[in-house]
Amino acid sequence: MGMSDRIEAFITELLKDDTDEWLEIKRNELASVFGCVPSQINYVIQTRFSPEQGYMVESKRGGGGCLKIKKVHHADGLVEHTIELTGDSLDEKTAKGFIGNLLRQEVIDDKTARIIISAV
Amino acid sequence: MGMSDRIEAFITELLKDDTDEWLEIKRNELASVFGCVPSQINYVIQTRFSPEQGYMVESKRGGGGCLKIKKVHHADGLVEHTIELTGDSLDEKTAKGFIGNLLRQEVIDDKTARIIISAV
DNA sequence: ATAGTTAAAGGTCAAAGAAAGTCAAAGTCA
DNA sequence: TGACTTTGACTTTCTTTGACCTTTAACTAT
Repeated sequence: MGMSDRIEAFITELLKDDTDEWLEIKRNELASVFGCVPSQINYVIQTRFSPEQGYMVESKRGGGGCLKIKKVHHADGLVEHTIELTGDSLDEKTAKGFIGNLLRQEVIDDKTARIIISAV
Repeated sequence: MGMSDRIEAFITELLKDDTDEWLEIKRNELASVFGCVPSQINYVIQTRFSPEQGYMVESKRGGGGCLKIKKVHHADGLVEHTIELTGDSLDEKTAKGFIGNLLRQEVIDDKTARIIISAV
């Protein structure tokens, strides 16, 4: 079992306790606990805790920054469904509709929604 | 949790009591309570109590000056609703209409309205 | 009272510091 | 050999700090 697998197992374990809450971890701390470089934590998250695998991840940089992970039990595949509905492009109004939808179902939070909207 | 987060939490707590009233705080006092420089209070306000996040802030300088913060409860998603109505573009007249609306419902204050109008 | 002065607020801005993110090269392992 | 991992230099974002600026209430001298 490699480094990444052990880190994954560790995080999974932590997530078991924090049922339904955001698990907060410090990237640098975790890295030094496992004796690896910080960016390896990103690798683990990208490969094992992606949305496809049912996780939401948020993060904040700068002083006091951290990573937040949450297991999401979305009332079945709303995100996937949304992605499917979305072809290669969509107009602003439709996009806002979708975002509003995801927001209402709490698949994404308020802040995320605002970020997406401004990106759109 | 960093300094700014703690200051934010503190203010949020105070705001809970002062329902619907202006919360008055002394910038320097608050700064010394938390052991930080005064300008950090401005940082917290700019980043956590902006109009976008649903707050109004006013201040007065000079002797006996202070900061005043108020949570604004916009009568349900008026801003969101406005955004929805707004497509990719809108003409000046319509824009003014919307702004007048938000102003009347006290979602934004007079000064803000004037700023937006001049920006438009 | 009135004008002028002082000191007590709050405001601005940019630099320094603290996390996390990115990306590509190098390493491993089946 | 090809996919998955590990590393680390460099980037971006958020926070903290401090020097300097502006505004205005309070005070003072006439």
